[in-house]
Amino acid sequence: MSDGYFPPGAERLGVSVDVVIFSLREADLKVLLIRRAAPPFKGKWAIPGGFVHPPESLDDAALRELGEETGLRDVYLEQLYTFGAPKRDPRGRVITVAYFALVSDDAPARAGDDAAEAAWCSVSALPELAFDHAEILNYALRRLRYKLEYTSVGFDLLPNEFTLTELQTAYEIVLGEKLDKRNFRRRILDAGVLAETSRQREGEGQGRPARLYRYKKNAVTEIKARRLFP
Amino acid sequence: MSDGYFPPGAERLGVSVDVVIFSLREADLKVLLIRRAAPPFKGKWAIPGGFVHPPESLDDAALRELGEETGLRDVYLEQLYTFGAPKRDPRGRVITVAYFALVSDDAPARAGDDAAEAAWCSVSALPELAFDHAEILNYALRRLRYKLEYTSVGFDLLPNEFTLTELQTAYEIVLGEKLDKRNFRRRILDAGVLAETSRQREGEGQGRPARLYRYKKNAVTEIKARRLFP
DNA sequence: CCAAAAGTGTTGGTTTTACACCCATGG
DNA sequence: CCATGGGTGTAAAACCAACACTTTTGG
Repeated sequence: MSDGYFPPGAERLGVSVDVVIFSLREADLKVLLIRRAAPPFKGKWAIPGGFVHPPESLDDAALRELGEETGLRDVYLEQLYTFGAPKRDPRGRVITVAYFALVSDDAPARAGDDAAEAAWCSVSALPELAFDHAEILNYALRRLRYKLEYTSVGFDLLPNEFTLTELQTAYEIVLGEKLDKRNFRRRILDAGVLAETSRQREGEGQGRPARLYRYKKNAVTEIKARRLFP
Repeated sequence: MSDGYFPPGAERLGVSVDVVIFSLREADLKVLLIRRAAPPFKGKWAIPGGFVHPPESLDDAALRELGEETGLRDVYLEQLYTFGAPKRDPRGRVITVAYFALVSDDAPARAGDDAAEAAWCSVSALPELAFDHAEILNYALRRLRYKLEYTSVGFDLLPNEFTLTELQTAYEIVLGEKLDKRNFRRRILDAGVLAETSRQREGEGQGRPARLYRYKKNAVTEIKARRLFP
């Protein structure tokens, strides 16, 4: 650190990133939690996270944490909010920059260094959490639901190719309400963000096979934000 | 700091807050800038901000900075985003939590400690800025415009009592487009967030005097976010 | 041929936009 | 009495919500 001018009164603080990782599994919205292997809050469940290393950006730190817990890199990741109450960490002054990530259900969960255990927990049955992580998680959930209505972030919860019914189910799980099939399809198709493939979902039990779609990345997402699912 | 467990690898970083303070003045959207009195970027214009003191929360630090520059406390203040590129501050590793504030045009601007000068600058004619402050300001402006369309944040740019034309003009300045008078009035009145006072704007030159309104604070702002001004 | 899931249009109600004239006051 | 800004309604278009049957496949 080249801090020739660093003001003497400017104390440095601990800075961590915490990543709320959402995924749809077993027809439920789940979040990846770890059981803390070290104090403070040893044995308690927590959102995965860790301290920012000096040479890396905040986004890089979040990506690193995400990689350590899931092995994934190419997922939706967005900065959420920075939490900085003075007593939020009993070790001293630590602020945390919270992120949220969306991964599809083929992502594994592996325990990182300071975790004894990692598990996907349903957001509707969360254990007691360390630090202010309950607040962070709540905030992330609100933001996810909000974004789902206005943007096309929903695709990031699904694998590359998916059927319209799978997409609708994803929306229904996250929003916690049933949607009308015909209106849903009209809307999503009219929005022009899906490309239809020539392939179909095969070998999925009974019924007529469904066409597979892909999300068009190029789709302009920031036109003049119109609500996608009112 | 009671850091019995503080991990040795966890280096601490400089943490600052920067507050983008918007105000409507001279029929233009302005932002409060200070001219830096000390290195780095001495003599360059910058967004007001400073280091977070260990015992204060981030919000408190932002309020403190706001108070130092404007003497105000009771204004709209919202956390924006945290910027943390490794080289954003030449002194070393400093991340900054950016806030944005809205003040009405009776707010003064006074130079704080580390400012040689403070001035309200039109967002359409900004000088070159220190650090990554141009990026921060851009981000704040996008967020302000966005919020104005969806929420009732616009009232915070006006004094306590205002006429509908003043409110409409505020929206037009920030959004940078003309709005239809009848549709504007219908929308804002139907939204039920205004209380009409029995008073009128007096002594304002010519024409019929306009009724004064107040913003109803209690108004539920988070119903099911419907766009206020499409 | 039966069960299961995919796929597909229409209508009525609501919301949004575009648009032009009369009113109250001060000089 | 005129100039200035305040205040008001309506009609056409776009959008949204509700709703049920036919198609394709596997067993």
